[in-house]
Amino acid sequence: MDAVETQKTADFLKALGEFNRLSLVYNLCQCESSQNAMCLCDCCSVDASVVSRHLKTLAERGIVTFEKVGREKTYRLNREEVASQLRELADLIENRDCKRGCHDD
Amino acid sequence: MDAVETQKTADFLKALGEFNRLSLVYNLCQCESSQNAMCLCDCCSVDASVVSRHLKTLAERGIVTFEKVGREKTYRLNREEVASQLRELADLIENRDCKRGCHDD
DNA sequence: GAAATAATTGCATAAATGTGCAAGTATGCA
DNA sequence: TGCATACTTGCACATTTATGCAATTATTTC
Repeated sequence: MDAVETQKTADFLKALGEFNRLSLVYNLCQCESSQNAMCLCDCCSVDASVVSRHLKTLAERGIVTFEKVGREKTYRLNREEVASQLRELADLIENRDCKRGCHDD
Repeated sequence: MDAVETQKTADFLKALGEFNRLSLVYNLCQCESSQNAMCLCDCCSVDASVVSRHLKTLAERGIVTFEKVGREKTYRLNREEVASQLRELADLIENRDCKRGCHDD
């Protein structure tokens, strides 16, 4: 496993691994349409600036996508991409064929 | 989504979302048998005490399991459990049926 | 143009986190 | 009994991170 790839995966998981960010993801998960940031504020009891920063983090990791509509910015969850990244990791972890030079017998 | 459950999931993802810990997981992933901590040290260029702490974190989140054999402690990856937690999250994220009172039309 | 709304950014701050080193504990072995 | 090995723990430290508030930018509306 390449170090760059490992770091990328770690960053992706770290982005999801924070309470308020995961709450935002869950919230977006329950919406069919894009939601603006103010609407998303409702799900966390933090300042709007904090939500703004968390959404930026999620966007940087490809977890959400945004679109600017007038003065609003609407976000949607990248369902397929996130799900497939998680499944890829799950498959890797379950796969016993990728053995290397461990201290196995 | 219950806050306690959300926090648990976030903690799980955060445990995986750190470079050295993820490296340890990948390393264990490639081993059929349990590996002791010293062997696992090889995969990260950090002090043994750091590896010890990371393994403790992973164990606390149920990602690895350990067994004490003499003065050694051997670790194995909880493949099925970790994989199924990741898949559960993937399913949740892809599932559009769980809509709530968003600002959807 | 002025006021209102949506969102971002700068700054300060507190807390969490990762790390190394040195010392400590526990076990095995000669 | 004494020494080596395997691991953990205490401490210090630097960095990152999450947060709130105030100010700023951008856009809409009156």
